[in-house]
Amino acid sequence: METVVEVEGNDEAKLKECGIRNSTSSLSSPKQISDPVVYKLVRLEGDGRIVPATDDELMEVESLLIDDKCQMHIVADPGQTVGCISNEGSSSGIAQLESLEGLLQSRNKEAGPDKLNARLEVPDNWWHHAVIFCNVESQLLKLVKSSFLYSAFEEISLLLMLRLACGSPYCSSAYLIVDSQCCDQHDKLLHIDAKLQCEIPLQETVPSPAPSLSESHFNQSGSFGECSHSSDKLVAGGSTLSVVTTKPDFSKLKGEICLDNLSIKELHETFKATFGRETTVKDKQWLKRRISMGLTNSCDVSVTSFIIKDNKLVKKGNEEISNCMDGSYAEDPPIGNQKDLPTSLVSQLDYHQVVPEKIRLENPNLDDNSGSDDHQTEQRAAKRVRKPTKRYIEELSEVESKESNGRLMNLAKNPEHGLISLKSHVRLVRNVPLDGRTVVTRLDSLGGYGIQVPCVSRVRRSRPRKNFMALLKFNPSGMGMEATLVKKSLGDHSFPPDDGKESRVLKASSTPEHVHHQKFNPSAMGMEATLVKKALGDHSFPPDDGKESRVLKASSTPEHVHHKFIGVPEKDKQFSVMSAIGLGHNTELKFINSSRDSDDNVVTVPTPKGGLRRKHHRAWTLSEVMKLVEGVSRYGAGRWSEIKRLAFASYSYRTSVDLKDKWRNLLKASLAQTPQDNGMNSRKSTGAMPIPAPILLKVRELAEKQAQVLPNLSSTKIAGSTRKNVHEKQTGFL
DNA sequence: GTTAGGG
DNA sequence: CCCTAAC
Repeated sequence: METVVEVEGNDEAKLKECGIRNSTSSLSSPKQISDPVVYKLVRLEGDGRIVPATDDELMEVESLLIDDKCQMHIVADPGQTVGCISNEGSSSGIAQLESLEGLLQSRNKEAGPDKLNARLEVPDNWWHHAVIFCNVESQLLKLVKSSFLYSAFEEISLLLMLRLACGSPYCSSAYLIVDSQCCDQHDKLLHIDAKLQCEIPLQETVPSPAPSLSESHFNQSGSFGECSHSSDKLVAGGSTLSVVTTKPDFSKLKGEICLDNLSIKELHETFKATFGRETTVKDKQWLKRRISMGLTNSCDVSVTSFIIKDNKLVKKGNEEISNCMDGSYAEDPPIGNQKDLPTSLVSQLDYHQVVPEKIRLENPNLDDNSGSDDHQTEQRAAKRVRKPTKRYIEELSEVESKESNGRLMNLAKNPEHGLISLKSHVRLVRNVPLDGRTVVTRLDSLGGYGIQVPCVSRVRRSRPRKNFMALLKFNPSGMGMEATLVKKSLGDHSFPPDDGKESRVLKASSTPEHVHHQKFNPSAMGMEATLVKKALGDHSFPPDDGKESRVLKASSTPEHVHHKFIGVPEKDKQFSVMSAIGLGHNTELKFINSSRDSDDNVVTVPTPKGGLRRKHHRAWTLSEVMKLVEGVSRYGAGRWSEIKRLAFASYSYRTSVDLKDKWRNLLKASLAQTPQDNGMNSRKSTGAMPIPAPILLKVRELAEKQAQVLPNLSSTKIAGSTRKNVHEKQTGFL
């Protein structure tokens, strides 16, 4: 079966159809290909035309590639000119692609400058993703277009990048073939007839310096011929595109897996087993989501006896209770349904983001889990419910906005879902209320470009972060001056008074997220802000009205890197990209410790390894631990401030939170250890002081005691009175 | 301001 | 240890 899909046209449905059809059928494939996802870099014009991405955009992708430490190949027909992405620049690539090891077949070698039809043969048993740069009325948007279910764009390994051109030197586009969740079982090939209109040299393809691509597989030659040659060698040398990926190994997923209980490391393993490749993502939530999605969508799973339920991968046989789950994830639907309700495959978390309202309305049963969730509340009564953090929401909404754009594309292209023209959709994009969440947009003026950013996700409502320093974790070599300046400013201005409340001023986190939503404190950070502003090209820095500059996002997540710095002038973009890369590689700036170092707890520690984590860590002594245990036994776990005041009065450096944390750790330790030996806590040689078993035992006892007492609601009164007593005692002391 | 929990 | 939502 051959399905021709036009990128330009109403292809979404087709793609989706194909994907689904083939995940449920078992068509044999002409070729075995392990890299099932195709990324295409195009720009969507306001009138709906799709034009190839510019070099600038490509560059971002390249930086992404670097960041992801992925290998990159350029493959081209020897006879054709090949755009070479090299250290020198990604520029002038006019590439016409002939073949790619049977993966791609360019059918229109002779295509005129107006049109290029590149026929791609790719396995259709895959998830389709497309990255689209969308330029709508000078509003540069980025879309992640997911034509098949949810697209978790972040974690993909880019394997391949091809550049196509249509004869015009101003025209090029990129096809990225990325390895992703490969369902290699039936590699039926799908033909994509990608019609690219290359007519308008919208932007001059100015040769632009590209970030170093030392890892990639091409030479730095300047001439096309050489490039072509080298890349040709690549192909001829038989280095097919398999490369990075290993196959998913579901044999590692034996029995029942509850993702919620897994550590990051375990999640990583599961991830690997699921997707056949490693990930470096540390975000548990993401990993869980990803894995469960991967599993849910994976034909490997669907053909095996596993199903996904409630964050668990369980054997079908074991699974009888079907409806009374806590409902984090939708059940794997009957196969037959898939075509009609593709989204039912999606985890519920994402379901609301993906499924158009209409579909949901028409299929209310899909909403089972979110509707009457009495059992949910039951389960949650035990623990305090934490709503997702703002950061999470923000990031989610960011992804969502991308998704929504993709969805809208779908809508526009799919007569079933919407009849409005693409154009109007694109224009409305973020003003469409999605699932009750109104996504508003505002137009930021960045670098002279209009960039539409979702307000809702960018506003930081609480106090501005103080860890702006993270912003300066730039490549030291490149950013020496800024670093120095900041240093200076730290020393001279000796930091904002800061209500005197916050003693730990130097909050520089190693986690990208922190940088991510950075906002400058206008009063204190004037200098730095100026600097960055300057670095950004002095282009109308957004007023410090509580909205932040989105340009300053920095993250090691490829996606983030990718989505950054659009609209930043070339020179600065270069810088920005470099910065991002620097971040991604844990380039760290050696901070000098704040001058307050001595007086209190403000110490920043450039950690030997991963990065820059300032901790004023004070190891817990045994006596402290004992005191804590005693305090807990006396006042009860949870009364941390009491314990702090009464038992730790002299330990000024131990906050109640510290106590709480320590107790938590003790608890963990005690639970982890007791089943086994009773010797000295046989933990790994963490360097941490081993906690004597007796203490752990006591911890355990206390914990059990607490556990027995607390669930009883009637005890709250007792607890209340005790607290009162404590308070009285306390006042007596004072 | 404290506490619970996630990271 | 840090952060932040919930209380």
